[in-house]
This record gives sequence, C-alpha cells and structure tokens, in this order.
Amino acid sequence: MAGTVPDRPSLEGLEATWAQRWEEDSTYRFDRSAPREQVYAIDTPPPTASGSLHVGHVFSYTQTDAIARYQRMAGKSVFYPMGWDDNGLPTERRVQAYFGVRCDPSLPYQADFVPPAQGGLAKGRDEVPVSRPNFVELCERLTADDEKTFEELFRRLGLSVDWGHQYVTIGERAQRASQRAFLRLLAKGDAYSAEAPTLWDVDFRTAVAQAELEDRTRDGAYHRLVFHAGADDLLIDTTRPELLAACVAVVAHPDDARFSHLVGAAVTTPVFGVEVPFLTHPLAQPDKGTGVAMICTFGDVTDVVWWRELSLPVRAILGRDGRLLAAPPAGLSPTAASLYSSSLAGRSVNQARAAMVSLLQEAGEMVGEPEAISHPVKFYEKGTRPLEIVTSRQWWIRTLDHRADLVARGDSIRWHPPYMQGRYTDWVQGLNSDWLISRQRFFGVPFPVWYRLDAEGNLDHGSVLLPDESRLPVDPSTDVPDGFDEDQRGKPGGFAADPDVMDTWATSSLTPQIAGGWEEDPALWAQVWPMDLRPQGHDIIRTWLFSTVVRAHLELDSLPWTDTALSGWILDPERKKMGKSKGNAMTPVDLLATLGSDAVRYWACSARLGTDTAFDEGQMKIGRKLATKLLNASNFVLGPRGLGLASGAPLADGAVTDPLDRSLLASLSTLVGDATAAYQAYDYARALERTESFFWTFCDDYVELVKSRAYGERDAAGAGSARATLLATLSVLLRLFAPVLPFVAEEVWSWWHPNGAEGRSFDSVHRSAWPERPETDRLAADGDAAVLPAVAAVLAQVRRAKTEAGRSLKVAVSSLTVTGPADSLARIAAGAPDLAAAAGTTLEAVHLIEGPAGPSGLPAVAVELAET
RNA sequence: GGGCGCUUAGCUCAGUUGGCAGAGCGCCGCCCUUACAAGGCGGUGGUCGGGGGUUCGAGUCCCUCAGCGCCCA
Repeated sequence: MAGTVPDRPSLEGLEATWAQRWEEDSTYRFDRSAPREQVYAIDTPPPTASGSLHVGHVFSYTQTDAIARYQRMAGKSVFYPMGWDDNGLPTERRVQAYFGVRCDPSLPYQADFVPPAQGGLAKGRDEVPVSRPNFVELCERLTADDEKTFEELFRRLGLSVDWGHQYVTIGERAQRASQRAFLRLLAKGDAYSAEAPTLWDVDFRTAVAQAELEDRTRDGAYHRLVFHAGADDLLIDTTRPELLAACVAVVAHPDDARFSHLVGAAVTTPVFGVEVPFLTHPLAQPDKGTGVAMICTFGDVTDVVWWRELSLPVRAILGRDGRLLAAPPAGLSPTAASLYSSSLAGRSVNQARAAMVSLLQEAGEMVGEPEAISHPVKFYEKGTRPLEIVTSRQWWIRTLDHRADLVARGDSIRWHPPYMQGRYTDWVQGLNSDWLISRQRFFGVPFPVWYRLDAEGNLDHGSVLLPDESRLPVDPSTDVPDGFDEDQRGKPGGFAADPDVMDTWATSSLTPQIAGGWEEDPALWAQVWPMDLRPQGHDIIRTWLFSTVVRAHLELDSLPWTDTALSGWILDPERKKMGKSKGNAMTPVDLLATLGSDAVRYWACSARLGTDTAFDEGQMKIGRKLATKLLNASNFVLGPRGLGLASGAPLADGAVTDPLDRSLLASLSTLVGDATAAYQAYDYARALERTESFFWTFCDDYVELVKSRAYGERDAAGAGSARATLLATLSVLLRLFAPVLPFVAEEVWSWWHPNGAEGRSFDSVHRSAWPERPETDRLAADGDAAVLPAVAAVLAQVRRAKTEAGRSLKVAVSSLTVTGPADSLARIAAGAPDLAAAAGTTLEAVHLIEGPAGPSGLPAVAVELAET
C-alpha cells in the first residue's frame, strides 16, 4: 500500500483532477445488480437549463450530494440521476427569440426545417411559424448547450451524480411517460375534461391552476349599488360594478337577521332590471360592505363557489381577451340588451367599469362616490394583470375526491425537517378545485387526444379518439388518429386535434417515473421504486411535491419516495431572497474557481435543512481553511515532512497502549456514533459540525501533545501507539469529511490507498466503508475520554503563560506545577510525559499536587519559564 | 385573518430527554514552532427579543406581547 505524498500538498487543481478520475473510473455509477434493499434512490430536482447559473443551484444540490455520499459509503448503491427541466414558458421564449421562430401547432412537421436565425433575429424580420415537433427539436438543440454548462458546473462542484442517467422534461421519454400516465388516468376516470369556470390570464391567454395563484394587494373601490326589493332599496357594495350584467343572485349570511325577511324573494338589478334571487350562504360576510354581495359569473373564486353550491345559472359577459362579450347575456330585456351592446360590449374591464358607473349614476342607482379600498387580488404568479374567471373546456385530474388519501400519504412520508409537513397538509386540506392540467400554450407535452368531427364539421368533445400506448409519444397536431388520414384533419366527418398542452407540473410530477424507467426499464424500476429521497425547495411543496404525490397515488397506489428533504433559500446580505435582481453576486463558477469546491460545499453543508441562509463568503473561507488544515495535518501524519506514515504497516489491533491515545480514540468513537446518527436523520450539518470540532481539537491538542512521542523521542512502544492512533483517527476523519469535502478527502486518501480493487483504477474514499462504532470501539473501547481535555487544559495554561510573557511557544519551561483534586491529577498524570514534552520541559519538572482547584474549577497551573 | 419558522457575543450560527452560556469570524495581543505564516497560540466579548408562569434549577417547558420571514386565506 505504498503511497506518494506530494512535496507541497495543495488544494489547487483538485477539482479538475478528481472530477476526471471519478468519471474515468465510474466511481458513482449506479450498480444495476443491487437488490432494492441495498439501493438508495434520489428523485433529483431537474434544474431549468436555461438562463444563468445561480448560487442557489450549488447550495441545495450540495446538501443532497452530502446525503448521497453518506448513503453510498454506508453501503447503498446510490441511484442519483440528473434531469433537465426544459419544458415550459421560459424555454419557449428563449427558443422563440434565439431561432426567430414561433410555434404554430396547426402546421405540419417539416423534416428539413432550417431556422431563420441562430442567436436572435435581425431587426425587421418576422418570426417564422413552425410546427410543434419542429419547435420541440429546436428546444432540445438550444438547451443541449445549457445542459452542458450546468453539467460542467455540477461536476466541478463534485456532485456524485451518475451522469449515465439523465433525462429532459420535454424529451421523448418524458412525453411518453406523461401521455401514458394521462391516458391511464383518463381510463380510470381520474382525468376528465369539463367546461368549467377557470382562472384565466388574459395576457398569457391561458388557464392557470390553483397552485400558481398568488394574492397581491391592489387598490380598488367599493361602489354602492341600489338593487330593488319590491318598493325597498337594497344597497350592495361591489368592487366590480362592470360585472353587474353578469349578476345571477345576491347573497347574505344565513344568520344575518337584517335580511331574513328577504330570503327567497326576488330582487331587481339596477340599470338592467333583471330579477335575481336573494339567497344565503355562510361565505357571505355580514361585516363586509352592507352585508349583501352580488354574485356574478364570475368575479372571483367566491362567486364560483356560490355559483356551484347554490346551483345558479351562468350569465357570462367576459371573454378570454379580457373584454366584455359582444353578445348581451341571457335574461336581459330588449332595452337592457341594447344598453349593454351600445355601452359595454367589446370594452376592456377598466373601460367597462367607467361606462357602468356612468350608467348607474345616470339612473340614480349608485349612492355617492366610489370609496377607495385596498384589497387582495388574485394574480397568476408570472402575470401582470389580475386573473379573470372564464368558462372554458379544460383537462383536470381529480384531487378533491382523494383529499383524505393524499393527507394520509403525507403522513407516511418522513419530512426533513418535520414541520414542513404542515405546509403540505394545509395545502391539501385547502384545495377547492381539481388539478387543472391543460394550458392554452403551444409548447409543451400535447394531450394525446383527437376529437371526431360530425357531418357538419362540428367538434364533438364526447367523441374522443385516443392512440394506442404503443404509438406514444404522439403529437395530435401532426399525427393522425388510427383509422383516419391526414387529409381528414379538420374536415366534416374527420377529426381535429386537441389544441392544448399539459402544464409543466403535469410532466415534472412524474420525475421519479421518468428517471426510474417506469414501464420502459422494468429491471431498473424494480430497483428504484418507490424512491428514497425527494430533495427540493420548501417553496414548491404545493406544486412539485404535492403533484408528485398525487401522480404516484393515482397511478401506482404508492408513495413516490419515503423521505423528503426541504432545503432553504439563499438570502443576499440584506436578507432578501437572492434573485436576479442582485447583480453583484459572484457566479458559482467564479466562487468555485476562487475558493475551491470544498470551500463552497462547506458553506452549503453548514446550513441545516429548511433554514434560509445568507450568502456568506466568510463561511466559505472557513471551509477553505478547514480543507487546507486537513491537507496539512494529513501531510504531517503521512508525508515525508512529518511522520511519513503513508508507507507504514497497517494498524495492528492492541497497538494502542498509551492512555492519551486511548482517550482520543474513545472520543472518536463517540464522534462516529454522533455523525452516523446525524446522517441517518439527514442532518449533514450536525455531522459536519461535530466532525470539524473534533478535528480542530485533534490538531491543536492531541497532535501537539503526542508529536514528540510519535517521532520516537521516547520509546518504540509509545511511538507505535501514537502512530497507530494518528493513522486510525485520520482514516476515520477523512471518511467523515468525505461527503462534504470530497476533493481534499479523496486527495489525501489517495496518498495511502493508491491501489484499486475490484477492477477499479484507484481506491476511492467515496466507495470506502463509512466508519461505524465497532471499528473504533475495537481500538480503545475502554479509553477515558476525559484524559485528553484534562491534559490539554494544562497545556493551554502553559501556552498562555508563554504568550502573556511575550515569549515564543518554543521557550523551555523550568517548572510546571498543577494543583487540583485527585481525580483530575490522575488524568493529567496519565498524559504527563506527553504534556512535559509539548510544554518544553522534563517529566521531573512537572509537579502534580493534590489541593483545591483554581477559581475556574479547573486545576491551578503555575508555570516558570526558563531564562533563555 | 389563520398557520409555521426565527429572535443567543459586533457578525454568522450551534446549544439533542431542563443542570456552571458555546463555536467560527471580527477585534486586541503574542509567536517564524522541524504538518501548516494564505499559519499557530492566547485574550476580549452575551440581562439568551420583552413580560409572566411551572421547577430546587429555564436559552431549553407553558402562557403572553413584540419584531422579522415564509406559507396560506
């Protein structure tokens, strides 16, 4: 096992060297022969491989990597794939701008298509429309480069991903899995299409799911409208008078005595004079406005609830373009209809509001002026205008029916940290609609659905044409349903494609299925399903985590994984979520180049799961210092400038005889137990902190105390004991540090484990066995852990005396007197020879006197320094 | 409005069944010491957010208030 220690060990260049050797030696390749119980499978979050790299990427991925490395060393075959999320709006926009194209699903596929630009269109030229399959091809071309850039970063960062297992979320496998899963849900009745009120972004022209909503506070105004209940006026406050023509009822709280006489009566709307019923519902708030609300189809999500639960008709007036419909709603008198057509039809929401207010004021049916208020308004999280609610045909996955089961699934997952489960449970319990998965976009996984056209060419949503699973993936805009020809597309008696695509979450909710080879690689699937770990950010519990649980539950009656680890966010120094707004942050590439990957990893792994963490270069510098120290301490133990033990004989049992050595090893056993328990609980940060703390004590106290004995200045047995202890401790420490500091740990390991076994070109620390208590207990199970700190405390007093005298630490001590209780003295006596050597004196000059302890409770130490 | 998290040294944070307040950085000082000067050693530094309670004993458990953040209405 002869090894080579460099003359001057250095951290420089370790990343490139070891990243390459790990790749060449397939160090992290998943073992396809491992049985399920020996596999640890990770459902890696696919990063969006577009735009720029961000320190947030290195942060959470490093935390997962530490867990992966621990599991691998603990004996698991780790399935650690990488996916790329290239499906969705950001990629669509980039492809559009870069190649100068625009997706048009009505076009046929063009095999030899050449895009008009690469890197942006010249001014004045128009984007060229292309078919969806062509668009997807261009997307794959463009993102390939980005994925390469990300892969290089992740390799340099030292992620122990098996790069042989990669997938993309718009790729063929992902499309096939998404479509297959959809078809099966459809067959089971857990997917359905329905004409229903849908949250709609008028700018993006697409439906939006509940999970993508956010509330923003906006200014609005209450308008007090005068409805008529017989001869009486009924005042109703509304922020949306423009929807008055869509009013289908008014509602008060059932317990509100002020209106009990009106319940069940008909009231008449102002201006339009439409009769609507006066109803009650618990969601009506007596203290809001006048206590009565008008129900319109549809002004907000409460209107939808009322409409559904009170079985009201639809009287829609708002179109998908955000303008009032040209045709007057049903139920208006000819006069009212004509008023609608002349004043409101075709107007935008804001224009219509102003027009409506004029009409109300002219009719004397609005009281006073609008009263300004500030209130929460629902937005699409990527949108800029308030969402509207329109009725349209959409695809849904049933979630409401499964709420109780989904909550129970959450109870079966181990959450790290545990309190994150509350976010999931609250979300599931608060669901108020099924999961809307269709999007009226062009780019994405298409629904594998066509519809039959009747003899008049009308589309019949009830007559769905589906492909056989063996045909997947299909694009209905260019592929043809079985039994039809392309020239029947859009013709009477022919067929038409479903124009929509799936929301990206409908695909990324299947990442464990896609990565795990669901229905495509049965052997792999049997090895990895259900997976062990889903790492992700806590901000997407309601989207990614939730939707993944839904799919596994509905499709496979299973959890997708047993554990989930929720990482925190990176905050900038002002403690704001670090985003693109801050341009001053270093890129991850710069950081890795400047400080080294181990240093950056140290910072990431110092942060506990779930905890938002400030971006802190200082913490990275501490990591670099730690890596340097590990290199130097190893150099002392192994290298020719120190003890040169790299080529020494293996450690023999029973060699450790000195009480000080046995003391250190006893603490090492405790450390190993603590670190292992911490990793088992996904607490890499605690494992790191314990290991680091032990390591500094090891360097500052233990090594300094035994240095002279280890060099052989006392006797051979003592030297052997110290050397055996140093080697054993270093071996354990390198392995404990390996998940966090993979580069420096591997570098040092290679100095004395150069020979590969089992067909490997070298013996990687990352495939070595995680240290377990039996290994360390065997060395010194009966050591007294209190000896080392007792001796070290005296040594510290000696150092203090020298420092306070302004003398060098090398200066000799002529007399060292320790006064304290007997038990302390016994421990110090056990290490007295080493203490004397480290203090710079002889054993004869060390006096241990039984007596009262010093003021601090520690033995009192008196030091006399030599004159010269 | 509801829920969750956080509040400990100038800064970033540990503190595991309740038992003498910790680490690193910063700051001050000393030291070229044969693994390490991009280093080492030593020192300084805190009414544990406020108030109340339980207890022999509370940073830790309970109540309450405040501030910050997040999630959801």
